[in-house]
Amino acid sequence: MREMDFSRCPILGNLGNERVGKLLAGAKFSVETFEKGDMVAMQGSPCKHLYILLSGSVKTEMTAENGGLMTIENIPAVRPLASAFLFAEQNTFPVDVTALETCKILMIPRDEVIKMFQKDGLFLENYIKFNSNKAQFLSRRLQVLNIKTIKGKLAHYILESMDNVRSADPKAASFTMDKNQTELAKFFGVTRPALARCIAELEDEGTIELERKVVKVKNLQALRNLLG
Amino acid sequence: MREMDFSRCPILGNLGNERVGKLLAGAKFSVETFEKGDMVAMQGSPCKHLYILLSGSVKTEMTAENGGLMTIENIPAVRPLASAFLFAEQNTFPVDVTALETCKILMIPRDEVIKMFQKDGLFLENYIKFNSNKAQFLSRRLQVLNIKTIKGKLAHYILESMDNVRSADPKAASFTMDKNQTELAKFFGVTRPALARCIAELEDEGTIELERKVVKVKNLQALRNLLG
DNA sequence: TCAGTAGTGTAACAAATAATACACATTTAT
DNA sequence: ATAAATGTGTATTATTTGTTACACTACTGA
Repeated sequence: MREMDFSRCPILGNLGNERVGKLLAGAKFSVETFEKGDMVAMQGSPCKHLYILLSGSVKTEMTAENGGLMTIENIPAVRPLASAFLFAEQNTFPVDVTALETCKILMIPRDEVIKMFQKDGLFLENYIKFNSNKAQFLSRRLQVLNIKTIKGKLAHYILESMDNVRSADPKAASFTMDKNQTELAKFFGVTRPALARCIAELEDEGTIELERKVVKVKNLQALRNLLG
Repeated sequence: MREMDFSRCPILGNLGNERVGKLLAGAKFSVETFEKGDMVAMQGSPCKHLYILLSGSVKTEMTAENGGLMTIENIPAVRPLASAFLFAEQNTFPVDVTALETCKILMIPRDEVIKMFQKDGLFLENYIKFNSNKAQFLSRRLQVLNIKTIKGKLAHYILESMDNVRSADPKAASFTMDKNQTELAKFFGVTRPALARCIAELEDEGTIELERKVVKVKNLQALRNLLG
C-alpha cells in the first residue's frame, strides 16, 4: 500500500491517500506487474476486476473484424482501465490493452468495488462521473470516425489540438502532435501513405506546414472549410 | 403518477411501480409531451435532466461535422435517454433526439437523481449497469464503423441478425431486416446507391437473396470470409 | 381510381483511398 | 561509429465509393 500514490487518479485522487487506504483496508485485491509489450487484457476476454494502472503506461487498440487496427488511446498512470465495462451484462474488454513500459496494475474484484461504493459515496460519485466522461469520449470517437475523408479527419484533429493549445496561449498558431504520422494513420483507421499524401496536399495548398511533429496552421479558415 | 408504468424500464422496472412511486414522491420532476417530428433534444445542447421516455418512441441521430447523417438508434418506451452523459463534465447531448410519434418524457433534475441514488441502492445499481451496457453499445458501434468496406458492414449486419434469429430457431437461414435499404445506408453511413450495388453484387455471387426486407443467406461461409 | 410520395434498381463518371513498392532520413542500440 | 530498426516522401495501379441521373415499383391518402 505504501508505494501507491492515488493523488492523480481520477476516481480516487480527491479522496486522499489515507481515505483510499481505509477503503482498501478490508478489501480483497492484488497488484500485478507487466513488462513492456505484455498483453494486459485481450479484446473479448471477460472483465471481472476494476483495473487501476498505478505506474507505467498502456496502449489500447481495437481490432476490426477485417484485421485492420485502430488505435484508440495511450493511457498513462494513474488511471482506471475499462471501468465503463465492468458492470455491463456482457462484461468483456472492448480493446486489446498492451503495456508500453513496465506497469503495475491494481486489480479489485467486481464485488469488492460494489462494497467500496457503499463505504464511500464520493468514490461512487467519482466512478459515475468518470464513466460518463468515458461515454462522451466514445461518442466523440464515433463522430470523428464518421468523418469520411482523410483531409476532414486531419482538419478536425488539427483544429481540436489547436483549441487545446489556444486555451493556454490564445494567439498560438502551431502545436506539437502527440503522435507520429504512422500512429496518426492508425488513429484515423487509414493507410499511412494515404495520410502522407493528404498532408502533402494540405501543404501544397498553403493550409498548413508540417515539420516532424510540429504543425503550423497557415490558413485556419481553409481548415474549417474542410469540415462543412 | 398513476398513468406511469415503469415495469419495462431497464433502470426502474425491477423496483416495482410502488417503490418507484415512493422514490419519486419527494422529488422534483416534470413530464413533457412531444408530438411526432418534434426535437426532444439537440446535439450539443446541455443535458441537465435524466430523461425517461414513458410512451411513444424516438430516433437518435448523430450529425457528422461534414453534414452527413448517421442513424444510431430507434428507441421505444420505456427507456432512459442519454443517461450515460448526465454526469459527464461536458454534459451535452451527443445526438439529435426526434420524436417518431407522440411521446411523454419524464424529466428529473440531476441533483434529484443523486438523491434517488442515495435513497435506493437498487436504482443506483441499475443505473450503473445500464450505463455500462451503453458504453458497450457505443464500443460496438465503433467496431462496426471501423469496418471499411460496405460489403463488410453488410456481412457483419447480416451475420449479427442471423445469430439473433438462430437463438430462437437454430436452423433458420433467413430473417427480416428491421430497416429498409435507405435506412440501412444511413445506419452504415454510406450512400444508398452504393449499398444497393453491394447488395446486387452479393446476389450475383450467390451469397444472399434479398426480397424487400427479407434476407436469405445462401452461402454462410462466403459472408464470414468478408470479415476476415 | 388516381396522383403523389417514398423506396428501389441501375448506370456512367468522378473522386478518394488502398495496396504495393522503393528510396531516403532519422533514431536507437550496440 | 555503425548497423538495424523505424519513420517518411512519393509514385503507380487497382478498388471502392460517391455523385448524379433516371426509370420503375409499391404504398398512401384524397
